[in-house]
Amino acid sequence: MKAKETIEKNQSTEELIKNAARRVFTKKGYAATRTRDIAEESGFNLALINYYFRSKEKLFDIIMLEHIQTFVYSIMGIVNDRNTTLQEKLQILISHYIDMLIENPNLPMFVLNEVNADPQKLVDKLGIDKSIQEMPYMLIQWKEMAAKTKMPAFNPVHMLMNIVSLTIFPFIGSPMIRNRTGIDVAAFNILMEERKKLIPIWIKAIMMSGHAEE
Amino acid sequence: MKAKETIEKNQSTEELIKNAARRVFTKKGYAATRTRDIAEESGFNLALINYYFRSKEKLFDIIMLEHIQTFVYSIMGIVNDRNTTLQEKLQILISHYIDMLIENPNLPMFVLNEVNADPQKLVDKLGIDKSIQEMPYMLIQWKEMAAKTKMPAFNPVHMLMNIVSLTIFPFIGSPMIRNRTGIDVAAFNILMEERKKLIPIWIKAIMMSGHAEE
DNA sequence: GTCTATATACGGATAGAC
DNA sequence: GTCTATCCGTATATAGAC
Repeated sequence: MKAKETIEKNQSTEELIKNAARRVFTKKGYAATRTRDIAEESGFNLALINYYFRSKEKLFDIIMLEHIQTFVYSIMGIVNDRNTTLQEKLQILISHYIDMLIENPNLPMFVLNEVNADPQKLVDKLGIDKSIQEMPYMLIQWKEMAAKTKMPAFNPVHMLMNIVSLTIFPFIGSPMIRNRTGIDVAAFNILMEERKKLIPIWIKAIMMSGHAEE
Repeated sequence: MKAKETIEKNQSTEELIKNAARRVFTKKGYAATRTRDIAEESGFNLALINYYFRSKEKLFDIIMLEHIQTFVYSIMGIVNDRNTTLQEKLQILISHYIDMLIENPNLPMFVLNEVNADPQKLVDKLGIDKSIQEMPYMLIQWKEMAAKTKMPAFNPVHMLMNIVSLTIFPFIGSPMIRNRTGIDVAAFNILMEERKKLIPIWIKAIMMSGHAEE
């Protein structure tokens, strides 16, 4: 897709260290990462990390915040788009996430891990809160649709869980899935590409299944 | 059978330390756990941990192995049962997992994390391999069913991912879900109880959706 | 800005008293 | 078996040379 090795070219030392930190933190998590790992990965000396970022934790918080933004804010535009239907949003959203996850397969594990470690930090330290409070347009469309089709309207939380589960979990389980099934990363990614088309169909099927149940 | 009266009652020091270690490791993971945390949680001194278990890592491996067994081997009987239909297996399996996960909500994150950290360890050190190699009876039933109904037979890997995703992911995402939706653990668990009935219905709907797609 | 050398703290493990 | 005291490697962070 992208010619991505023009990148490491004219970057400042600060950028290079941050990029190294991103790679190491994202892969190993906060506790298992040593500042020495980051130094080595960046090609610079250990002392530079503190020179630019004061401490391991401050550097981590920067990476963490960026990841949360990638994870959460990147979809705000999609779910609030007035010009797409619900089904279109679903397709775009899932496709967007799967692309992003193929690029950054360790991201979900990282984010969930650190949220797990300290759920309050999200709110306190990183200021994730205000802009996600109002109801996204997507949910409004959903409720309209449920009312119109006299669908038994599952708890929206269930549906949200279903979409997120089907999209993200395979990446979280990837090492185990590959370990057990023997498929490699390339084959795994092909499966994920397939899911871009399949998940929206499945979600629709799940929504319709309420009828049978009633 | 015996009730659970002997909980923290007549257990040996070794047991008590192991139980404390299980709680701490499962919650925080290997790297973020200090042997001092385990000592404190157990009520005993730090030195006792090494007296009984030689090292942090050896203790960890014991906990890890137990968890893997809970996670994997506990379902062997279910998926290989000759006397239940595919749909029954699905219901039993999902219900079994959700019960287990309500009891041990941190377990999936823990297992996936450590597998992620070192996928090879599963095979090398813990000897997880032989008994999971032959095709489970459940998969045979599945293929028969797919052939009989002329269903377009998704890649079984997709269906496995779907079942596992819908069942396990909500627990992995629980802290974030609760943080964003504001529901508490009790309300969350009620949702999970609902999913015992819903997921098998949804899976069936997903399998049927192949027809529409063709 | 970037390095080497070092101070300081922390965590795993052990010695030895009881 | 269980404790206190301590050792020692490792990791973060800083001082100071260049």
